Amino acid sequence: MELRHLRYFVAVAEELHFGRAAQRLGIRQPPLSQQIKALEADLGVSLFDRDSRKVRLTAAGEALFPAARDLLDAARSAERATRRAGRGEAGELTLGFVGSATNLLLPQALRGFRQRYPRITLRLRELTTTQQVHALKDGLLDVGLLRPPLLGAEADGLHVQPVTAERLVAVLQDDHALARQRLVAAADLAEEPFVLFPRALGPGLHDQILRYCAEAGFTPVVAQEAVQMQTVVALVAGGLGVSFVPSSVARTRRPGAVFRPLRPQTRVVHLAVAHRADTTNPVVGNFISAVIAAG
Amino acid sequence: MELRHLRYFVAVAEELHFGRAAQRLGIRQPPLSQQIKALEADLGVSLFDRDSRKVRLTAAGEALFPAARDLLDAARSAERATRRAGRGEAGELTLGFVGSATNLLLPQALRGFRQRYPRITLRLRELTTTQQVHALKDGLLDVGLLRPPLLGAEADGLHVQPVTAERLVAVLQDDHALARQRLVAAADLAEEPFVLFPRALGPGLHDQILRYCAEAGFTPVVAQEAVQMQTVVALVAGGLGVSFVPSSVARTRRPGAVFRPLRPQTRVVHLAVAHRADTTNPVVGNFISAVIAAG
DNA sequence: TGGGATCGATAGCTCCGGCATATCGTTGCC
DNA sequence: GGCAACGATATGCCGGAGCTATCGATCCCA
Repeated sequence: MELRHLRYFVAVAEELHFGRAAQRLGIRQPPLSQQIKALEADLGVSLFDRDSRKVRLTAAGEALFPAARDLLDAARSAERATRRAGRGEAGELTLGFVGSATNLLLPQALRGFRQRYPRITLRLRELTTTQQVHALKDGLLDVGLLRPPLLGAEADGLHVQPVTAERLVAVLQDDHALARQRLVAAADLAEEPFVLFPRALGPGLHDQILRYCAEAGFTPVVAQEAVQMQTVVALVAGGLGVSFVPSSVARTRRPGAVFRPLRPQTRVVHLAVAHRADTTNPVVGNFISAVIAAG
Repeated sequence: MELRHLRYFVAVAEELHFGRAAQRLGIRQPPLSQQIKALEADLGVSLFDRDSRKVRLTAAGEALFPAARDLLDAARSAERATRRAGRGEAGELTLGFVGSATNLLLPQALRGFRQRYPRITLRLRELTTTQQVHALKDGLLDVGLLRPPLLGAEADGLHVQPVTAERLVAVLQDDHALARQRLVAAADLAEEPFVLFPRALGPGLHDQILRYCAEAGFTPVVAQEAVQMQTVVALVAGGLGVSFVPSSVARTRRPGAVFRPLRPQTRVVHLAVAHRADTTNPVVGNFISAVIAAG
């Protein structure tokens, strides 16, 4: 049995007239009669009672009719769904993101994407940069929003594309002596205890910070570690030390902490979208476009 | 798109290996590759990522895979259901029956039929013989259990087949003078008021009763009409008259009424199964076999 | 590092079958 | 009784589904 047989059968069952059904199908009447006959032979059942005057469904035909319609409908909708999936308009996307992307980039990107592609089911996972790198390579994640740079082998097999660019700023307790200055000189922080995220969470950015300190002539003493940028700020506000965070983190004000531009300026730090270089999932491309539009 | 494409697609998606999938399908690998390619072209979407080393589903392929399986399952079950319907093992049957068939024949026939053909949905309608004749001709009924004979034009286009044979017996109030006799002579009832069903409900049987009375030398005076045989017996028990009923009615004893064989014996009366002569519904034949087995 | 093995794609051929036209046989109707 | 309507049948053509042979790429291993 093929869908052709069902298409022909449904046409005849609806018209109850071979000639008109054939016309509707864009074929001639004899091949239609043949195909119906072939279907009947295949099923071992006669589907129509027909004499030269009228055509009627048999009991078996009555049984097949609704089932055949449903099958054809289901086939059509499967086709549509597949095409949509092929255009990246339907399906699923598992997205990783670092906590600091939730300030601005992630909500804007999600808003744009959901509006344009409402049929995509999004699964969101807050993960560190390092976790995202592994999850991307393991196929657990389709796209990651992370903090480059990725070190050496980390980037193998991944496409990483920067989306935002910002500088690091200093975070100080609000009653800190340096908080009265408009800018903070990095060298002035040499003796301060630091609050920083563990290197393992994002070695690229971590190294970049240490390098910056080194250029300012000191090695920061990490008094306290924290995973989230928000936590870093909270700990600074609590008097546990000072820190550097991307300037976008300063957008969410927190009592007890102040943000100050650094002198010299740090190199720009990015948020980037990453995905496997060998992905063919068109949803990935569509999502990345949305992120770039939001960035 | 044809079911063939889906069958091939599912095989490849399950095996993730064109060679093995082709083997499972009983064809060679090149035509399988061709058909998959044709399906992809038809859908305008690529379904597999494949190099000469490994085969993977694309996002579109992931979308199609479960839908294709479901479609193939649905097609198989539609085939089975159609074949069953063709053998009269599935579908619906609308059955008419006269009240007096419920004594013995109907329950036995239903038990046997439901056991053998559990997938048939039965719709039961208690109707008089005349109503069944019309409903059969109008296609509202597939089969009728009725009381022949059918008069002249009534039988046109119908097949009627007797199932049971019995004699009429007299029904008397239990304190009736004649109730003390083992047999009742018809002529002795000449002056009695009769309880009978209206002629319109079953003219054949009605005429047969009147003819029997005429042969016994009288014309019964109908003092009371009743539609159901059970009601006839109840009215007789209530003292409204005497009557004749098929002997099977005597199986359900009713206080106040007694049943006595008649002399001379009446001609046999039947319960019969009737259906349109032009029906092709195999369920009808199966049901009739069950009725005959029960009769 | 090169040769063999594996695997999907391609080329070229065959043949079945789906569709075409022409015609038949039956039935209902004026 | 002749015509019109309709499905079935006869016959031929052509596309395409499947075959064999082969290619090209990749992986493995000595």
